[in-house]
Amino acid sequence: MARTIGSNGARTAKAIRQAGVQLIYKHGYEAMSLRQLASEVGLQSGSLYKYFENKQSLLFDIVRDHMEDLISKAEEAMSDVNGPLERLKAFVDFHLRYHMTRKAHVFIANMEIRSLDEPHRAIAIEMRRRYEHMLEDALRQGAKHGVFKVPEPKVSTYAIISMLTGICMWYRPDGRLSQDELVAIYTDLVVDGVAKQDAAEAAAPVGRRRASA
Amino acid sequence: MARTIGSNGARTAKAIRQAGVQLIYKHGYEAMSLRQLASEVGLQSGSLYKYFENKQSLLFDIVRDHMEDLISKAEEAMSDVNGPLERLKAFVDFHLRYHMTRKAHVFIANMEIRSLDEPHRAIAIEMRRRYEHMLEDALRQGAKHGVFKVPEPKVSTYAIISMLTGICMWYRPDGRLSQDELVAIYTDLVVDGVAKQDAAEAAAPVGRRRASA
DNA sequence: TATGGAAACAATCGAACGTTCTTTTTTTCC
DNA sequence: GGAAAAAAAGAACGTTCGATTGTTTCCATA
Repeated sequence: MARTIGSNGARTAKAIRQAGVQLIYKHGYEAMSLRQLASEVGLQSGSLYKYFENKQSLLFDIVRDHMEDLISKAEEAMSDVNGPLERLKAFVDFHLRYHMTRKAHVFIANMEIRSLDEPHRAIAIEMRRRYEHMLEDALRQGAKHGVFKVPEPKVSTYAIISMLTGICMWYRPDGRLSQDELVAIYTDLVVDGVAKQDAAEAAAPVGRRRASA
Repeated sequence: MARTIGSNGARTAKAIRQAGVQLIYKHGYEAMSLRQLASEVGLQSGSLYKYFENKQSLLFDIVRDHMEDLISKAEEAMSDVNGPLERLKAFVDFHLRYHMTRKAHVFIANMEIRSLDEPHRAIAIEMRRRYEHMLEDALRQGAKHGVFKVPEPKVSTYAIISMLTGICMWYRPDGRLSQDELVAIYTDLVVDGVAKQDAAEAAAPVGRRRASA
């Protein structure tokens, strides 16, 4: 046997990518074997090399494509939003929803950076830094305008992003709470955490959604 | 050659454990080879089996011992603290400092649970659940007494713990900010995020440390 | 000072790893 | 319909893996 009936390069490439993401998400990059990946898409392991240079570049392709998608979609989501508080809320909203729907990709991009060889690792870290700066800039702007109380924008940035990203560790689409409800809860947590309390409410009323239950 | 001069079982066991933690932290459990570990402590790989049953049980021993240590130290840190707000602050303080000083252990316990076979994984998850409940209980108490605004204590618990744990991704002991400064920043973020704003200040004044810089 | 146990070496196992290469089959296109 | 290109099979490679076993050396102690 050799070429399979109905085989198609583009379709196989997509299947490999998807299966690769799922396997790395489940078992980790190092723990995923190419034989495992091959059998998942119905190939022999050697045949995978039609589709990537080596295992390492498969990982990097996944990470790079994801980071580019993340950044461009975030820029799009915030492009028309003005004012630090609104930009902060837009970031929280976008980040949460993106992470709820792309758990596997996000997990890989965050956890498998250490499995990247140089210079791939440096490139991925730089992309992450660019993304983080979108939140950090909003915090700095808010502090400058006296709306936020953030003595250390860098620390707050890391803290907030960690908090939001953590949702992908437990969120399930069929869970009790809807995406909208979760976004509301997290937004309250973040906004109240950084807003200057005497001024925030007056400056731009933050909906105190759902006081209980 | 066979037994080395000055060799001592207890000392070797400790060295294996420490090197194991560092190697798993750096490269991940699956990526760490026993030959690597053995050479780190100056042994042949076969000799390691005097000190553990197999690679899997080495990981579980590390995770279990760490979780037991985490829980007992947390209980100790909060044993004399009364009132939801004070208990929340005590938890934040403890969790941050513990994670700043035990980065490797914490990282392993969080990230390598998926590398544990059953029933080890279930045991580790149950221990983590017990720990999380310490924070969740404080939040529920505060909500019941009208001090906190937490519509979903479970969600807030996950959110806060994610935020706090994230510090081990970037904290360096020789960094610009001291442990005390970082604890103060995070405490402000968390407390302001969950406190019922009109009541919190009056009920128990939260130090608004360092308004800027 | 002889002896039993502790500590580590050294050699080896079969399996699995990432990767390369050649061959075979299917599809596409002129 | 025949040739070129695409897609995949399949065999083999040198390594490395976790694990096992038998042996040698050191040390405490009686």
